Amino acid sequence: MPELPEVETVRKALSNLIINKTIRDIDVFYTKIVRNVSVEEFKYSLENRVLKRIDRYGKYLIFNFGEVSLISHLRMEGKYFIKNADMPKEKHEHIIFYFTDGDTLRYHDTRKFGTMDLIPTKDIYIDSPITKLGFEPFNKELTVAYLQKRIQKKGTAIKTVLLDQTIITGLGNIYVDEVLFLSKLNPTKSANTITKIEIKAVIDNSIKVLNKAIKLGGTTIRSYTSSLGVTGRFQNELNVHTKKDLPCPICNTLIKKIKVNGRGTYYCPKCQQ
DNA sequence: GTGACCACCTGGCCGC
DNA sequence: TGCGGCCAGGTGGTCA
Repeated sequence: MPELPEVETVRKALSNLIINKTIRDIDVFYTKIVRNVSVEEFKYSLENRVLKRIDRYGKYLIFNFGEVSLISHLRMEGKYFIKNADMPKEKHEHIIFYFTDGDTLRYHDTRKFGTMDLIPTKDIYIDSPITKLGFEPFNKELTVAYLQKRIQKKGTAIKTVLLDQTIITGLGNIYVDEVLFLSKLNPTKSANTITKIEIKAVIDNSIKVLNKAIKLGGTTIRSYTSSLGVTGRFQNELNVHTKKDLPCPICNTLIKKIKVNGRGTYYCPKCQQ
């Protein structure tokens, strides 16, 4: 499932391939992916526009077409492929953007969870899905004081809080498990009992884990593989996630798998007490 | 404001 | 072999 590093990998790959291309036509085969406007408006607003650049905030991709931007969330299994227009449509390709040069950008999503919103570019940070998001771990405004203030009334598990994108954006199930392992925090510990030192460790380790994952192209795991021939290598660096019943890399205690708020959660019962 | 739960969706896996 | 049921999980909505 794409988290911040995977989305950044996709952003870089797409930027190298489709910037400055002009959209000639769009086919939408599964209309629910387009959320905030009708399919007709979606097509009308984007056709004949030139893709200026691709940005990212948290797990969202922002395709900037000048006056309007397309905000895309890949959710569980969304992927983009670039193919020639004469290639046949494959199963699970739900939206196809046709460029004037004969290439196409194809949105592929096995589970149809992904979303696209069309937003006036001037409103991206005022009125869009991005508006609600918290700071990315790299943001200097994500301080110990900020995080302490946001979690001091949270009686839920620290893992649940770190998955809340309105507090910190970019961490998903895989990386939260890794961050908590490096921070020696039990994923079920109540967020409002976390000390300042532990909060500092969470922030530092979030930056460390995400930077390393971005450098390695993200994580290729389970059903999710990246598009465009890009395969992440961070799965080789995982300490606990998917390591149930395997020895902890630090103390050799067997890694446990539990559920935290319905999410599969891996941790070392000795290192993360 | 907070927390718990559910829906969305399909492929893979497991047990019968 | 075929079938049914469960699981995976990010986000948004609903309800208490």
